[in-house]
Amino acid sequence: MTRDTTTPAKTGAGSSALRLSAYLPYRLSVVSNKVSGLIARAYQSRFGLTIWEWRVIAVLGEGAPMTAQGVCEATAMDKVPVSRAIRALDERGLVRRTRRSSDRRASDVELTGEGQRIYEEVAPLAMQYEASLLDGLADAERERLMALLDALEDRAEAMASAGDPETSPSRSG
Amino acid sequence: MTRDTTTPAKTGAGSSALRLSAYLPYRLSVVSNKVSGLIARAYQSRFGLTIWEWRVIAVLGEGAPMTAQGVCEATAMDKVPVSRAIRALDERGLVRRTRRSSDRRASDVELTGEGQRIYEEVAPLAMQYEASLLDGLADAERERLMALLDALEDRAEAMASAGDPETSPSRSG
DNA sequence: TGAATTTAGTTACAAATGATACTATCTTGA
DNA sequence: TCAAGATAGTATCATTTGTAACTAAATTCA
Repeated sequence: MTRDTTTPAKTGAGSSALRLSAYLPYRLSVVSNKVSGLIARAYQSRFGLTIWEWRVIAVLGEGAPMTAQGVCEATAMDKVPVSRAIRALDERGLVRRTRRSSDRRASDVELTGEGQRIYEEVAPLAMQYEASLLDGLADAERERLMALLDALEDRAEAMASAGDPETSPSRSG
Repeated sequence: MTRDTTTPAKTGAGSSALRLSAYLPYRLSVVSNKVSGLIARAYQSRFGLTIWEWRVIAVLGEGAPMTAQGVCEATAMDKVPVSRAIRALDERGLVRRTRRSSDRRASDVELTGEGQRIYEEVAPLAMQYEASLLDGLADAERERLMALLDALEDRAEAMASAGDPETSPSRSG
């Protein structure tokens, strides 16, 4: 293990030297890849589902039919992977598409009985994976983690629309 | 914004229904992708560097020459992307490879003067991005976040080698 | 010694992904 | 009512990425 996120490089005012092993975007990427890989392998080997197919099932599992557009919003996925996932699920008979009469460009997508069955099997498994990952953390810490992730996402979105990062970000002068 | 990570679905003993918007692996993936995308665009547009090339530069920037194998370990990257990144950097004249006399399969890789110059320009920028992302968080929270990421990585690795998640993970029976 | 195995790094090929363009349908406004 | 956009969803193509096979060099051990 060559990870060292605790040793301060020169903890003082402002950040100091760059060490990849303690660099947040890098750490986030590595951890996310490991977790995603773990989950992806589980879904793939047991149900033949990709992460994207699984996400679509997860939102449809709540019950209400939804257009592809709705799925995009609920999953933060682009419309292309959503389209591909829905088609694959349709071909496997896990979802059903019904063209809307009011707007014939759009279709309502919903789980079939078989899709529902898979959802009911895979959802608890997903929860178990999450529980195992969070094992040892108090509820408060879990919430703290989620809040931190939310904050990071918000900052990233703000920075994406703003352009370059500020040298003195908190000073609003 | 269709994100809801705070509303408890049924906070009690054990986890309850699955909501994608509060599902840790999903959140981790979304946040990581947004952060990575932000950084990737910055490096690509300013320096024409991919994330992988940038990571290689980051570890070589510490000064000591390193084999590709060493870079793999330091960056948690697979040897194939490392090989590709080093070749691209070599072609751009940002790194230099010298075949080892002791083991002629391996080469020591180090930054050229030009590579060093880019490192010195891009490293502070990287730190600024991180600082902006963490803006508003106290030092203690930053450390807490890093520690949580470490813990998640450890659990994910443990689970990957162990196989399926346990139903009652903390009971060691 | 030298055959069998391991390791460093690269190459080649297949699968996944993303950007763009496209079709069909709907909406708007003259 | 019809031309000019806008939108839902799909298809196409180029790039990226991952897996596996490969080459060359080193190591092991009979």
